[in-house]
Parts: sequence; C-alpha cells; structure tokens
Amino acid sequence: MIIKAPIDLELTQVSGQTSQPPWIKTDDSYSDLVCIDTNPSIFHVKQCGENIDFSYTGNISEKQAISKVSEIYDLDFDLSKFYRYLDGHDELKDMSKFCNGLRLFQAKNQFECIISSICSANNSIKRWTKSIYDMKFKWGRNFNNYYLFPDTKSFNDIFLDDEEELLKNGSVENNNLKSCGVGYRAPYMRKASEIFTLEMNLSDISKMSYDEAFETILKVPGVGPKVADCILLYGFGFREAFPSDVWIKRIVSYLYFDGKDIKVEKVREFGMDEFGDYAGYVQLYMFHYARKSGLMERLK
DNA sequence: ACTCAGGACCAGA
DNA sequence: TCTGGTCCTGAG
Repeated sequence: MIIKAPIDLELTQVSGQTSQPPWIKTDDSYSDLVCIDTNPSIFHVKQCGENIDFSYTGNISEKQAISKVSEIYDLDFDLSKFYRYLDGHDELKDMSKFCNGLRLFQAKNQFECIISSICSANNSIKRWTKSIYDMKFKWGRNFNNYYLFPDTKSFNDIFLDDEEELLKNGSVENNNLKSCGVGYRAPYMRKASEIFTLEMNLSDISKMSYDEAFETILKVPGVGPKVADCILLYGFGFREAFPSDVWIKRIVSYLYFDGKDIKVEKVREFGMDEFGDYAGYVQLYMFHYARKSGLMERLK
C-alpha cells in the first residue's frame, strides 16, 4: 500500500543515522525484520514516486504495521513546514534542496539503538555498520534469513573477547564482541546491556523530560553527550536533541561563528537554543548538506 | 611500516 | 573545571 508522505527512502537509509544500520536492499526495495510486542514481521518498503510503497508479512494487524512503519520513517513529520522554516533562515536555506525527502530514521528497537549508538562513537560509518550486522548475524533471532538485534538477556551472555571465550567456552571461534570489530567499546556495550537489564528501564526514560533523560543516560558507560543525544533523538523521539560531534562543530562554526573554533558543548547549547524542536532535524540536514554540497571537503 | 580519524574517559593540573 | 593522552581498527 502507498503511504502518503513524501520521503527519499534511499537517502534516509544511507545517511548513517545511528539508530540502526541500513535495511537489507533487494532490487528496488529495503526490507527488515521488525518486532511488534513479541510478534516478528518482515517489512518491505520501496520508493514509489515521492512516497513509499509498504508491505509486510507476519501475524500483526495492518493498523499496527502502518503505525510502526510510520514511526520508523517518521512519516507524520511535516516536511514542507520544516522546509519553510529552513528557507526562512539565510544560513539554512540551501539545505532543503540538497536533502529533499530526508527523514529521521527512528529506531525500530530501542536497545539496538543504544548499543549501536555506543558502537558509533569514535568510529567510521563503514566499520560501525559491519559491527552491527555481525552482532545480529551471530546472536540475533532469525526469521526467514532476517535477523533481530539480540535482546538484553542474550546480549549479557555474549563473551567479551577471545580471552573470555577461551576461558568459559574452551575454544575460540570468533563468538565474542571484539570479533565484531568493536574494539575497546566491547566492555562499554556489555555494561550498558547489564544496566538496562537490572537498573534502568526504557519506558521510564520515555516519560522523562529531555534534561532528565539526558542526565540519566549519560551515566551509562560509553555514553557521552554526543551518543546520549543520538539515543534520545533516534531511540526516544526527543527532537530537541542536537547531537554535536566534530563535523557539526565545523559546520555550525562555519555557518554561524565566522569559522571560529568553538567547544562542542557550546555547539550543542547553541543548536538547542536556536532550533528548538527542529534541532534534531537541523542537525541531520546540516550533516548531509555539508556532505553533498562539498562544504565538508572545504572544512577538513 | 607509518599515521590518521573518530567520542568517551581518566588522570593530573 | 578544564586539558591532553589513550583506547581500537580500517583506510590511506
């Protein structure tokens, strides 16, 4: 069925948003396994004009499926209103044409989003993507050759590295976190998983204010300000988050501060003050505008 | 063989 | 409170 909401599916998929890696591409469509409550369902989306054509298999209602796919691709967000906002500001007005149809790629699973955001820190998109696929393939439940991200309970049982695998399993068969190329992030990821099993509750965070949620999630090892904002934006829908890394710093500095070097922490505060509820979207658009317009090359 | 990029964290000022 | 070194890996 066609869902009426303009989107550039390809752009949204490959834009490196840390909620989840791109879905599996086959011919002209993107597919992945999604869980609704405990029911697995395979979602297929393909570009159809400016909208997407959506279909699914699995034991869930059409209403549930549409609601979930709309959430993941953020289809209720009013893009044209956002473009009017961008067009109304000199610093932002080129962005809509470079990123037309780009939407937030919201997490289909919050735990996956948390681990995957921790994994993205100080990493490259390419390596990060491969690590997440590896983890799903090695330890995720499998339906029709699609894999779920492992849940907290099974994640807790994954060996950290060769040493631990050898000690507890007697042999080494790349059945550990480090074998997925996550490096020193492995212990962070496992600690985070333990925390979300025992101490922190995902649904509690959803109910908090942005500030409270930010402070709470910062306590998780491997989660600093940038990763916290990614988790809150993509995993919990806090649109006022403005995830700030070196690239956003360079872009904001170029657009708003005459190229002056400013602290990432200041960039974050600036973004939140300046863009309000559009902060998350502006951050996403800034990054892709810089990529596509050639600005990024010049800022290196 | 070497240097570099990328956030979080920790020790020491 | 801030600064600078270190962590791991793949790419150049």
